Amino acid sequence: MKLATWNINSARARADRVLDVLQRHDLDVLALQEIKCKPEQFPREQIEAAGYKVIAHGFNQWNGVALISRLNMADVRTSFPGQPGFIKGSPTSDSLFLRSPDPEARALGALINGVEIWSLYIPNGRAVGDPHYHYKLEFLDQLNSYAQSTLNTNPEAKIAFVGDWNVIPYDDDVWDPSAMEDGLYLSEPEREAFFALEQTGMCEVTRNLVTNYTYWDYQQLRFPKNQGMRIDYIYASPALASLTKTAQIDRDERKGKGASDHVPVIATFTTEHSSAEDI
DNA sequence: ATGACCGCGATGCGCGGA
Repeated sequence: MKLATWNINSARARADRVLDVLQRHDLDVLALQEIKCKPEQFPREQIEAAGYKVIAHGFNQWNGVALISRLNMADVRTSFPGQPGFIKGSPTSDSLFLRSPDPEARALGALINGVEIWSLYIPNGRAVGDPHYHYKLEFLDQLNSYAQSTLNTNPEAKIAFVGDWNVIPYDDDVWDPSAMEDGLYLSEPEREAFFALEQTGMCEVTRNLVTNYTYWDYQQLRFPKNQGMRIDYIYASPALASLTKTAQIDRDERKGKGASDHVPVIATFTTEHSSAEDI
Protein backbone atom coordinates (compact mmCIF):
# COMPACT_ATOMS: atom_id res chain seq x y z
CA MET A 1 0.00 0.00 0.00
CA LYS A 2 1.32 3.40 -0.98
CA LEU A 3 0.10 6.07 1.43
CA ALA A 4 0.68 9.82 1.43
CA THR A 5 -0.28 12.72 3.67
CA TRP A 6 -0.39 16.32 2.51
CA ASN A 7 -1.55 19.61 3.95
CA ILE A 8 -3.08 20.96 0.76
CA ASN A 9 -3.99 24.46 2.05
CA SER A 10 -7.29 24.57 0.11
CA ALA A 11 -8.54 21.68 -2.01
CA ARG A 12 -10.34 23.99 -4.41
CA ALA A 13 -7.28 26.13 -5.14
CA ARG A 14 -5.17 23.06 -5.88
CA ALA A 15 -7.47 20.44 -7.43
CA ASP A 16 -5.12 19.89 -10.38
CA ARG A 17 -2.11 19.41 -8.13
CA VAL A 18 -3.99 16.80 -6.08
CA LEU A 19 -4.68 14.75 -9.21
CA ASP A 20 -1.07 15.17 -10.36
CA VAL A 21 0.27 13.89 -7.05
CA LEU A 22 -2.09 10.91 -7.03
CA GLN A 23 -0.99 9.88 -10.49
CA ARG A 24 2.69 10.82 -10.36
CA HIS A 25 3.21 8.69 -7.25
CA ASP A 26 0.63 6.04 -8.14
CA LEU A 27 -0.88 6.44 -4.67
CA ASP A 28 -3.36 4.04 -3.14
CA VAL A 29 -4.35 6.49 -0.40
CA LEU A 30 -3.90 10.24 0.02
CA ALA A 31 -4.82 11.93 3.31
CA LEU A 32 -5.37 15.67 3.02
CA GLN A 33 -5.47 18.40 5.64
CA GLU A 34 -6.72 22.00 5.42
CA ILE A 35 -9.10 21.36 2.56
CA LYS A 36 -10.83 24.62 3.59
CA CYS A 37 -14.24 23.67 2.27
CA LYS A 38 -17.43 21.72 2.89
CA PRO A 39 -17.79 18.19 1.45
CA GLU A 40 -20.16 19.42 -1.26
CA GLN A 41 -17.56 21.99 -2.35
CA PHE A 42 -14.72 19.48 -2.66
CA PRO A 43 -13.46 19.24 -6.29
CA ARG A 44 -14.05 15.51 -6.63
CA GLU A 45 -14.99 15.06 -10.31
CA GLN A 46 -11.54 14.67 -11.85
CA ILE A 47 -10.34 12.58 -8.93
CA GLU A 48 -13.26 10.18 -9.12
CA ALA A 49 -12.91 9.98 -12.89
CA ALA A 50 -9.33 8.83 -12.31
CA GLY A 51 -10.65 5.89 -10.28
CA TYR A 52 -10.47 7.19 -6.74
CA LYS A 53 -13.08 7.49 -4.00
CA VAL A 54 -13.26 10.72 -1.99
CA ILE A 55 -14.45 11.31 1.57
CA ALA A 56 -14.27 14.90 2.78
CA HIS A 57 -15.04 16.35 6.20
CA GLY A 58 -15.28 20.12 6.64
CA PHE A 59 -17.70 22.67 8.09
CA ASN A 60 -16.47 25.95 6.57
CA GLN A 61 -13.30 27.66 5.32
CA TRP A 62 -11.27 26.58 8.35
CA ASN A 63 -9.49 23.26 8.77
CA GLY A 64 -11.13 20.33 6.99
CA VAL A 65 -9.67 16.88 6.22
CA ALA A 66 -10.18 14.31 3.49
CA LEU A 67 -9.29 10.77 2.47
CA ILE A 68 -8.80 9.83 -1.17
CA SER A 69 -8.39 6.13 -1.96
CA ARG A 70 -8.49 3.74 -4.89
CA LEU A 71 -9.21 1.00 -2.34
CA ASN A 72 -12.52 0.64 -0.54
CA MET A 73 -13.07 2.78 2.55
CA ALA A 74 -15.21 1.44 5.41
CA ASP A 75 -16.06 2.41 9.01
CA VAL A 76 -15.73 6.13 8.27
CA ARG A 77 -15.50 8.37 11.35
CA THR A 78 -15.34 12.19 11.50
CA SER A 79 -13.71 12.36 14.94
CA PHE A 80 -11.76 10.01 17.20
CA PRO A 81 -13.11 9.05 20.64
CA GLY A 82 -12.30 11.78 23.14
CA GLN A 83 -11.35 14.33 20.49
CA PRO A 84 -11.72 17.75 22.14
CA GLY A 85 -13.54 20.70 20.64
CA PHE A 86 -12.75 24.36 21.10
CA ILE A 87 -15.14 26.96 22.44
CA LYS A 88 -14.28 30.62 22.06
CA GLY A 89 -13.49 32.28 25.35
CA SER A 90 -12.48 29.05 27.00
CA PRO A 91 -10.28 29.34 30.07
CA THR A 92 -6.63 28.43 29.82
CA SER A 93 -6.82 26.02 32.74
CA ASP A 94 -6.38 22.42 31.69
CA SER A 95 -8.99 21.25 34.16
CA LEU A 96 -11.68 23.54 32.82
CA PHE A 97 -11.31 22.25 29.36
CA LEU A 98 -12.96 22.87 26.21
CA ARG A 99 -15.11 19.90 25.43
CA SER A 100 -17.45 21.11 22.78
CA PRO A 101 -19.87 18.43 21.65
CA ASP A 102 -18.90 19.28 18.08
CA PRO A 103 -15.18 18.89 17.45
CA GLU A 104 -13.64 20.87 14.61
CA ALA A 105 -12.99 19.09 11.28
CA ARG A 106 -9.51 17.93 12.20
CA ALA A 107 -9.78 14.14 12.02
CA LEU A 108 -11.14 11.66 9.52
CA GLY A 109 -10.69 7.93 9.85
CA ALA A 110 -11.50 4.93 7.66
CA LEU A 111 -10.61 1.27 7.39
CA ILE A 112 -8.71 0.78 4.14
CA ASN A 113 -7.26 -2.59 3.12
CA GLY A 114 -7.21 -3.68 6.76
CA VAL A 115 -5.48 -0.49 7.93
CA GLU A 116 -7.24 2.08 10.10
CA ILE A 117 -6.04 5.33 8.56
CA TRP A 118 -6.57 8.74 10.18
CA SER A 119 -6.02 12.06 8.40
CA LEU A 120 -5.15 14.45 11.24
CA TYR A 121 -4.74 18.20 11.45
CA ILE A 122 -3.39 18.95 14.91
CA PRO A 123 -4.29 22.45 16.17
CA ASN A 124 -1.63 25.12 15.65
CA GLY A 125 -1.70 26.39 19.23
CA ARG A 126 -1.18 30.02 18.22
CA ALA A 127 1.08 30.88 21.19
CA VAL A 128 2.51 29.11 24.22
CA GLY A 129 -0.08 29.47 26.98
CA ASP A 130 -2.89 30.54 24.65
CA PRO A 131 -6.20 28.68 25.05
CA HIS A 132 -5.48 27.17 21.63
CA TYR A 133 -2.16 25.86 22.98
CA HIS A 134 -3.96 23.93 25.71
CA TYR A 135 -6.41 22.75 23.10
CA LYS A 136 -3.48 21.44 21.02
CA LEU A 137 -2.00 19.53 23.97
CA GLU A 138 -5.39 18.07 24.87
CA PHE A 139 -5.92 16.99 21.26
CA LEU A 140 -2.60 15.11 21.27
CA ASP A 141 -3.28 13.60 24.71
CA GLN A 142 -6.67 12.29 23.64
CA LEU A 143 -5.22 10.91 20.42
CA ASN A 144 -2.66 9.10 22.55
CA SER A 145 -5.39 7.67 24.77
CA TYR A 146 -7.26 6.46 21.73
CA ALA A 147 -4.16 4.69 20.39
CA GLN A 148 -3.53 3.15 23.79
CA SER A 149 -7.03 1.77 24.22
CA THR A 150 -7.20 0.49 20.65
CA LEU A 151 -3.86 -1.33 20.93
CA ASN A 152 -4.77 -2.68 24.37
CA THR A 153 -7.84 -4.27 22.80
CA ASN A 154 -5.98 -5.51 19.73
CA PRO A 155 -2.15 -5.33 19.82
CA GLU A 156 -2.05 -6.51 16.20
CA ALA A 157 -4.21 -3.67 14.90
CA LYS A 158 -2.84 -1.87 11.84
CA ILE A 159 -3.27 1.85 12.51
CA ALA A 160 -1.84 4.91 10.75
CA PHE A 161 -1.98 8.44 12.20
CA VAL A 162 -0.90 10.71 9.37
CA GLY A 163 -1.02 14.44 8.96
CA ASP A 164 0.16 17.88 9.94
CA TRP A 165 1.26 17.65 13.57
CA ASN A 166 2.33 21.27 14.01
CA VAL A 167 5.16 20.08 16.24
CA ILE A 168 8.93 20.31 15.66
CA PRO A 169 10.14 17.15 17.42
CA TYR A 170 13.90 17.89 17.18
CA ASP A 171 15.83 21.11 16.72
CA ASP A 172 17.14 19.77 13.40
CA ASP A 173 13.56 19.74 12.11
CA VAL A 174 13.65 23.51 11.66
CA TRP A 175 16.22 25.72 9.96
CA ASP A 176 16.52 27.95 13.03
CA PRO A 177 14.85 27.07 16.33
CA SER A 178 15.20 30.63 17.56
CA ALA A 179 13.02 31.80 14.68
CA MET A 180 9.96 30.24 16.28
CA GLU A 181 7.85 32.86 17.97
CA ASP A 182 8.02 32.28 21.74
CA GLY A 183 9.07 28.67 21.13
CA LEU A 184 5.74 27.48 19.79
CA TYR A 185 6.06 24.06 18.05
CA LEU A 186 9.18 23.14 19.99
CA SER A 187 8.09 23.67 23.59
CA GLU A 188 8.66 20.70 25.88
CA PRO A 189 4.94 20.01 26.48
CA GLU A 190 4.32 19.87 22.72
CA ARG A 191 7.29 17.55 22.14
CA GLU A 192 6.32 15.35 25.08
CA ALA A 193 2.78 15.05 23.74
CA PHE A 194 4.13 14.15 20.31
CA PHE A 195 6.62 11.54 21.56
CA ALA A 196 4.14 10.09 24.06
CA LEU A 197 2.64 8.15 21.17
CA GLU A 198 5.78 6.01 21.16
CA GLN A 199 4.87 4.73 24.62
CA THR A 200 1.74 3.16 23.12
CA GLY A 201 3.92 1.31 20.58
CA MET A 202 3.18 3.71 17.73
CA CYS A 203 6.27 4.46 15.62
CA GLU A 204 6.96 7.42 13.34
CA VAL A 205 8.09 5.64 10.18
CA THR A 206 9.56 8.45 8.03
CA ARG A 207 12.14 9.66 10.56
CA ASN A 208 14.99 7.35 9.58
CA LEU A 209 14.23 7.15 5.86
CA VAL A 210 14.20 10.81 4.84
CA THR A 211 15.86 14.02 5.92
CA ASN A 212 14.00 16.97 4.53
CA TYR A 213 11.62 19.65 5.56
CA THR A 214 7.92 19.30 4.73
CA TYR A 215 6.90 22.94 5.04
CA TRP A 216 8.30 26.28 3.89
CA ASP A 217 6.52 29.53 4.66
CA TYR A 218 5.32 31.54 1.67
CA GLN A 219 7.00 34.63 3.09
CA GLN A 220 10.60 35.84 2.96
CA LEU A 221 11.89 33.43 0.30
CA ARG A 222 11.80 30.59 2.78
CA PHE A 223 11.72 27.88 0.09
CA PRO A 224 14.57 29.11 -2.15
CA LYS A 225 16.64 29.59 0.99
CA ASN A 226 15.56 26.16 2.25
CA GLN A 227 14.40 27.65 5.53
CA GLY A 228 11.72 25.11 6.36
CA MET A 229 10.22 22.94 9.03
CA ARG A 230 9.52 19.23 9.29
CA ILE A 231 6.08 18.93 10.85
CA ASP A 232 4.22 16.35 8.73
CA TYR A 233 4.57 12.77 9.96
CA ILE A 234 3.32 9.21 9.64
CA TYR A 235 2.86 7.28 12.87
CA ALA A 236 2.15 3.55 12.51
CA SER A 237 1.17 0.87 15.01
CA PRO A 238 3.67 -1.98 15.54
CA ALA A 239 1.89 -4.36 13.14
CA LEU A 240 1.92 -1.73 10.40
CA ALA A 241 5.30 -0.15 11.13
CA SER A 242 6.99 -3.53 10.66
CA LEU A 243 5.69 -3.54 7.08
CA THR A 244 7.27 -0.20 6.17
CA LYS A 245 9.21 -0.41 2.94
CA THR A 246 10.01 3.14 1.84
CA ALA A 247 9.40 6.75 2.76
CA GLN A 248 9.95 9.95 0.82
CA ILE A 249 9.06 13.60 0.65
CA ASP A 250 8.02 15.18 -2.64
CA ARG A 251 10.05 18.35 -2.32
CA ASP A 252 9.45 19.33 -5.97
CA GLU A 253 5.76 19.81 -5.18
CA ARG A 254 6.67 23.02 -3.33
CA LYS A 255 8.01 24.58 -6.56
CA GLY A 256 6.23 26.89 -8.92
CA LYS A 257 3.15 29.01 -8.90
CA GLY A 258 0.19 27.80 -6.89
CA ALA A 259 2.05 25.41 -4.57
CA SER A 260 0.84 24.51 -1.12
CA ASP A 261 3.23 25.58 1.63
CA HIS A 262 3.47 21.88 2.63
CA VAL A 263 4.65 18.95 0.47
CA PRO A 264 3.40 15.34 0.39
CA VAL A 265 4.99 12.82 2.74
CA ILE A 266 4.80 9.31 1.29
CA ALA A 267 5.35 5.82 2.68
CA THR A 268 4.89 2.33 1.25
CA PHE A 269 3.88 -0.71 3.27
CA THR A 270 3.94 -4.37 2.22
CA THR A 271 0.33 -5.00 3.15
CA GLU A 272 -1.64 -7.74 1.38
CA HIS A 273 -4.06 -7.15 -1.48
CA SER A 274 -2.59 -3.78 -2.38
CA SER A 275 -1.02 -2.38 -5.51
CA ALA A 276 0.98 -4.76 -7.69
CA GLU A 277 4.36 -3.25 -6.84
CA ASP A 278 3.97 -4.30 -3.21
CA ILE A 279 4.14 -8.01 -3.95
C1' DA B 1 15.11 30.34 -11.10
C1' DT B 2 12.78 26.65 -6.34
C1' DG B 3 12.05 33.69 -5.89
C1' DA B 4 10.19 38.36 -2.26
C1' DC B 5 2.63 35.35 1.55
C1' DC B 6 -1.91 32.78 0.60
C1' DG B 7 -7.01 31.38 0.84
C1' DC B 8 -11.38 32.39 2.32
C1' DG B 9 -15.59 35.04 2.90
C1' DA B 10 -16.97 39.26 3.01
C1' DT B 11 -16.48 43.16 0.81
C1' DG B 12 -12.55 47.26 -0.15
C1' DC B 13 -9.99 44.25 5.12
C1' DG B 14 -9.68 40.71 8.82
C1' DC B 15 -8.73 36.23 10.24
C1' DG B 16 -5.97 32.27 10.50
C1' DG B 17 -2.06 29.96 9.20
C1' DA B 18 3.12 28.75 11.00
